[in-house]
Amino acid sequence: MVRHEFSAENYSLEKTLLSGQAFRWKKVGSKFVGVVEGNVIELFQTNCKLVAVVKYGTISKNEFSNYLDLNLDYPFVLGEVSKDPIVKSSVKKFSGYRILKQYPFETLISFICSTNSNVLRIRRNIENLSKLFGEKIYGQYYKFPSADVLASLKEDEIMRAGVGYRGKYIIETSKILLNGNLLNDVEKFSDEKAVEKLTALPGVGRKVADCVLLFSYHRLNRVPIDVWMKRILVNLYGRKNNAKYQDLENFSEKCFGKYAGYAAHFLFEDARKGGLF
DNA sequence: ACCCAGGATGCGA
DNA sequence: TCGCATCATGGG
Repeated sequence: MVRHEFSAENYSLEKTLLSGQAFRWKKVGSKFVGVVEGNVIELFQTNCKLVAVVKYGTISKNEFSNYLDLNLDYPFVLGEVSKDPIVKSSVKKFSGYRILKQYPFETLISFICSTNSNVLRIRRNIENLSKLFGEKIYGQYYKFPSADVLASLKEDEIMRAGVGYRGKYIIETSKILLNGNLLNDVEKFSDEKAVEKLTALPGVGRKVADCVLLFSYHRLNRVPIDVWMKRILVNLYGRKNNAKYQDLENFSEKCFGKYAGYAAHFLFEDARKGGLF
């Protein structure tokens, strides 16, 4: 069993892994266990060290460091987003939260599942999809199914995962992704073009597209506008209640800057925990 | 029985 | 293009 060690300051595994950007990490005692692209990984920290024990798979130190985004100059990011006074106070409460660089396909399907749902249920959906249609790799852990497999399912089959009406979107989106290389191509698209291409997929609107860009493609400037973010922008930043998604997104990027995605998440956490209003 | 959950889609005006 | 009903499902 390979063991990777990293030095990392101000990295909260709890805030990062259980925050609703990733859905396959579980807290087991003081450790976290998750499936990352077919690897089963146990993760914990001691002092300023992060320790990853690869229980199954061949993920390299570099690859996993990339997943955790350990090369980011986090203090600098916090400084940048803290230029906004409201964000600054949220940062104080939720410092340690990081945005991961997750694998696009699983992230995309996860956020298709997220619509009109909740984090607990999304976790169950992803777990069920893996157990029902993914490969068993280690103990009770299953790989997330490939687009190939999901595309081959019938609607009543995929519904057994409890994904509800989103099942048909998952199947259709998987089918489309089998033709061409969209998820690779997104890497080199501009934000606008990426949003255009992603929202062309069934079950993917602007919010889901922005989540995928932020949590998978590391476009840290993107701000997914959900009900909470809209509430924040209307109540604390003077936006109109009937403002359009595009306007709110543009405003957020302008207001919060290059790392608006981070800024938004700190506000989001604060608002959800009842700290903002 | 009713409402909401990190929305998206399809409809009619 | 704008406002709304609808979508499947589990939890409070």
